[in-house]
Order: sequence, then C-alpha cells, then structure tokens
Amino acid sequence: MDGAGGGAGRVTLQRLARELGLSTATVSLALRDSPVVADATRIKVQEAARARGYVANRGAASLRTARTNIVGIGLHDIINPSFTELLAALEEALSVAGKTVLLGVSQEDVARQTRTLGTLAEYRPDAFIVSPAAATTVSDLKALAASGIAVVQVTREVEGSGFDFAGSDDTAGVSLAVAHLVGLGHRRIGMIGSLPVTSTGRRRLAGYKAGLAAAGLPFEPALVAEGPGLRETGRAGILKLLALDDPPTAAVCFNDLNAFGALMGLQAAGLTAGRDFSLVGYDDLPEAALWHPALTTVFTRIPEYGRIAAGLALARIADPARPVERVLLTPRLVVRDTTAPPPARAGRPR
Amino acid sequence: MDGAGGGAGRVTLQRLARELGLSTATVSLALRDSPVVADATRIKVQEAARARGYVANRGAASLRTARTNIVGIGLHDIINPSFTELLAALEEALSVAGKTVLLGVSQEDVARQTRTLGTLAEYRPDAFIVSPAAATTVSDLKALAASGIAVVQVTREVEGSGFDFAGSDDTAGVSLAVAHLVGLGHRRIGMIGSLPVTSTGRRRLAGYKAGLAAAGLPFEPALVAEGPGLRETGRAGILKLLALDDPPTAAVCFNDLNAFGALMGLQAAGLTAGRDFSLVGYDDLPEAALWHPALTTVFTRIPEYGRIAAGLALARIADPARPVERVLLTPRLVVRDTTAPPPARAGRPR
DNA sequence: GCGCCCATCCTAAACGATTTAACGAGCGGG
DNA sequence: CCCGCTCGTTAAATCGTTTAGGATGGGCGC
Repeated sequence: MDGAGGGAGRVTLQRLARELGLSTATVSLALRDSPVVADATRIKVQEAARARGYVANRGAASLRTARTNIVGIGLHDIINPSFTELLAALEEALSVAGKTVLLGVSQEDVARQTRTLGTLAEYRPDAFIVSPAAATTVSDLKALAASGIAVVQVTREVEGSGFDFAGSDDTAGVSLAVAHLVGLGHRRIGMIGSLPVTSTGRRRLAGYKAGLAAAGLPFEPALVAEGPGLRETGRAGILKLLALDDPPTAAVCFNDLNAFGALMGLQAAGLTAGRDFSLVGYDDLPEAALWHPALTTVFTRIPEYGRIAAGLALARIADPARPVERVLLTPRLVVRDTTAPPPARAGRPR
Repeated sequence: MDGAGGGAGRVTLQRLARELGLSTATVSLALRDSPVVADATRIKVQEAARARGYVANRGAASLRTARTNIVGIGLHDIINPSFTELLAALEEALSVAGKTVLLGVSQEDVARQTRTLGTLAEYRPDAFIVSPAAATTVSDLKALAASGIAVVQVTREVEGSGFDFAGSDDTAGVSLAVAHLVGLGHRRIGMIGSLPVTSTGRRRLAGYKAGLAAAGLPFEPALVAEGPGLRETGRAGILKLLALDDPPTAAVCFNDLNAFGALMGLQAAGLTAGRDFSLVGYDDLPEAALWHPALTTVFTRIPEYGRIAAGLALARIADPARPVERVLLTPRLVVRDTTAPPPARAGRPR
C-alpha cells in the first residue's frame, strides 16, 4: 500500500486537514514550521503529510504569496559549450538558494526571444536572468521588467538598459591576447570572429583595437574576418587571412570555437599552429587544453560570473530598490602551444 | 506612457473586465478565441489586453485547469556535450508544442535527484522527462508518477520501471564498433569507460561482449578499463591497457569524452591513433570530426531520440492510458581516422 | 402576435494554498 | 469571582483564472 494511491484525486492540504481533524490554517502553518503551532501538532501533521504522500501545490501557494521561487533563464544559445557551463553554474547556484529554473532558448532570434520570454513571464518568475539575443533592444528588456520581475543580464549586455549585469571584461581580455602576441614579436595580427551586433562582439573587437593601439600598431580592417562564434567562421576566417597579399602572422579569435575552426583551416593549409602561425582563442573550453597543439586562450571565468549573476538576481528579488550593479570579471590569459614568435622570414615585411 | 505602469498592481483579467464593462468570463473566453464570444467583443478585448500590457497568470489558470503546460526535465549531468544536445533537442521540441521547460540537474546523485525532482513536482508539471542518475531505483521513479504526472525516460532506463523510454540501442552500437575493428583485423580489443551502475553502461559493455562473441573472440576482463564518462577515465584507461603484458591493438570507448582522453593518453605514450592503435568513440560529438586524427565513432542520434522522447511525453499527457512505448534507435558507425588495421608486428602474438 | 431558438454575455462556484483577525480555553492575580 | 493574558487553533478572505449553468434579448417561422 503505497503512500500515494489512497482515495480519489491527489492529497491536498484540505484533505490532510480534514483527516487530521484540523483546519487548513493549522496544517499550513505546521508544514512550514511556524512557531505558533504546538510542537505535538506540528509533528503529527508533518508525519501525516509524509505518510499520505502530500506534495504541496506551489501554483496555488504562489497565487496567494505573489512569489513563485522560479527564476526564468533566457539564453540565446545552449549548444555552445561556454553557455552550457554558464547554465550549469546558474542552475547550481539557484537551486542551492531554493529557486527552480524555467528555461527558454532564443536561438539568437529576437522574435523568438520575445515569444519565449513572454511565455516564461506568464509563470511569474521572481527574476529573469538573460543573455540577450543579438540585436535585442532596451525596450525588449524593459517589457520584461514591466510586470515587476527582476531582470539580470549575464555575459552579454544591452547597453543603456540599466539592469544588473555580470560578465567578463571582454575588452581587457582581447587586449591581453594581443599584448601577448605583440610580446612574442608579432606585428601583423588579425582577428577572427566577432559580430558587432552583440555587446561581446563589439567589446572584443574594441579590445583588439586597443591592444594594437597600445603597441603602436595600425588597425587594418582587412585583417578582421567577422562572423558568428562557430567553428566554420574560424575555418573560413583563417583561410581568408592567409590569402591576403601580406598575411598576418598571428590572430586572436572571438571564441574557442572560432579558434578550433581556425586550427582546422591552418592544418588544411599545411601550416602548424604555434610554429607557422600563432592563434589565441577565447573562453578556455575544456577542449582547448586537449587540442593538438593545445590552444593558447583567454579564460573568461564563466562559472564564476554565472554564480555572481545568480547572486545578483537573488539580491534584487530581496530588494528591488537596491542600486544597479555591474560586475565585470577580469579574464586571464592561458598560454599554451599555439602561440610562438613569428617564423623567421624577414624581420619585417617591406 | 507605457502600456504597463497605469495604476497600482499588475493588470489582471478582472481589471481588464471591469475596465471594459464585461465579465471576466467573457474576457477569458475572448482572449482564448472562443467561438461563443462575438467577433467585435473579441477584437475589442484583445486590443485592450495588448494596450494595457496584460500578461496572463498561468499559475492561476493551472490551478483551475489542472494543466500547467510545464514539462520537468531531470538530467543527471548537463556539462557533458551529449546531454547538452539532448537538452537542446528536448527544449526545442517541447517549446514548439507550447510546453515550457522546468530544469533540474541531479549531478549523478540519487539523493539530489530525489530532492530536485520533488521540488519540480510541486510545480505540477504535466510530464517529467528524466535521464535517471546512476543507481536510481524503480520506486524512486514510481514516487514521481504517484501524483499522476506522466514520466518518460530518455537515454538511460531504469529496468522494470514500466515507463516510456526513448534512447539508442547501446548494445547494437558497441557491437558495431567491435565488428568494425574485427573487420580491420584486430583480435585483441579492449573497452574503456562504462560503469555497470547505469543502463547505458551495462548495455554498452554487453555490446562489447556480444561483438567479441560474434567474432569468436574471448572476453578478457583485464581488457576492460571501467570508469565514468570523463576524459580522465579515457586517459587512465588507455595507459592501463597499454601497460598490460599482452596489450590490445584497439579499443572501443563508452563515449567520446573517454575517447578524447584516450587519444591524449596515446599521444603521451608516443603512439599515433589510427596507426599504432585503433580507437572508436561513442556519441559523435562535434569535436569528434575535428580532432586530430578525426575520431571514428558511433553516432547515437541524440537529437532524434530527444525529439522522440518529447513526443512520447506529449502523447502520454494526451492519453495517460496509452500502452507503454519503448523506442530504440539504431546507432550508426562513423568511420574516420582513428581506426586502421593493426600494426604489422607479428601476424598474431605467440 | 406568440413561441422558440440562438447568439452573447453573465453569475457564481470552484481550484489549493496563505494569512489575518478573532476566538475559546486555561490560568494566575487582584 | 472576574479580569486580562497567553497559547493554540480556526473562520474567512484572498490570489487570478476557468467553466458549468443560467439569463437576456432579438430574429424568425408559423
């Protein structure tokens, strides 16, 4: 005889109360360990609840309390391993805090994002944690917050939206990568990936330019191969750069997937990364260390800012009036085997 | 003046009704395009709803209808790329069907799984789609279904649980891999990874044994290096196999992560996969094709059975009495560069 | 002109919890 | 003997929907 089956319909608070000869008020209070109910009663109630297999209906509770303990997470992508890590970190931190995750994926499509987040909103999450799809506008986000739901941005940021944000200092990260290459003696450095339609894209490109500028090197648009953060972009990008009259000797990438693609492209061109050409990735995915040759890359501390984003959401739920917070972690360069001094061709072209 | 702000509190069905001089019943029906409400009224209501920024409260609706349109997804892991692909496929299929995903991750820990799924259950999902943590028992799952929630298993299966299931034919898949190696001339074939504590572990090991048996080869326990589906297991496993007195010339792996680790191990031992040693992975992650050398592996059709699992869940929601269904997709061997005939040492040892 | 039938809309009762104000029972003190 | 206080419990309102079961009124056939 299982705890569950007994009688028709599921076991509800009211049924439990009736069976115990108590009011629903007492049972409700007892189940939540209220100090006003007598110890003996509390124990009796909790035991009965367990025995009868009672499982609370949070929908009903939320209706009354206007709090769901749900956090809606809106990601623009989920297959990219870096976002998986982010999702894992968010889920972990939120579930520890007693929140449950409602998931929505926008596939980098604003219309779909609007639809998805709109649906999530109907469940009245206490907060949204969002990595906005490319080209998301301020008013798109504002619409979310309209119903009083806390909004936190993670990884990407819609500039001027005025919501909390946790992410990585993209500009500094790419500058770091460029500086590393400059230090090795490179003078012509390309950039692969990056789309100006996202904040990360703009900022990493800015970091590239800043890195060049800091070394007194000119910015040449021809050395930038734009595209989404996919392997294919990297492959095509490196081939484009190599085909130039005066090709670069090194390149930084928007992310590791771009870099992996670029490594394939190099190989297809008969070149060896870390000898004939230097390459720096971005993210430090687990594969980066295992690739052959191992990828020099920038560690963006995703799990860390994931936890921080979760914390920001919790804080804003607790106090909607608190000042807006922006947390920008400083990334770290991880030097491995795909970077080396430029091949000794001529000291400098021309 | 935004659609939202006007007045105190959010805009509810009742408010909308009062403002329109209609009853909540009519407004509710109008919003859901019921044919019983006059066209003119319907249009008027829907326009007002849009203008006032009305967003329905599904919690309240669910309370009445006993249907939430939520599907709880319980995964034991989320970082492993194959489960990410699964999650993406599930989310996509479910959201197309108008369902929203509530996510729970068990970290391969039964206690945590019980806790997590228990919490999810409080939101009364219409169905659970679960890849059970190792060592999950039938009664663990039965407890979930107790409240009348549909349960579908995916990837992994708790034998004898009697719930719907969609996954890959693991036994056939590994047999395929072994047969491929046998066909190339290998006679001593090891297995790396697999834990007997999961259905996939048991079945892939069974496939290994079946493959050997089909070729008339003996099963030698020493040639199996057990461990979880991580890169590290693969690395340690291959080194263990190579250290044997009479090492195998090839191995199949539990999954691609194991295989990636094994490739690293081979490299560390100064051996080249596809020449000195043959290796077959399992899953066909995107990286498999890009690794150097490209990994021969088994494609398990994850996105496909993910969609099927979603379909099973929808079907069971629609008809709880329908017969239990088990869908087992036949995996496909993908031959790349890590497999070749055994090195010409002696035709056969001894 | 009289019913009758539709098309439309409304009243009111759920759904399952939380929460506030009130109530009854003891009990000690004046 | 009564008052007032504490402790434990309860009645009832409430959250925002859906929906069964009327009510209303106009058009139409006879």
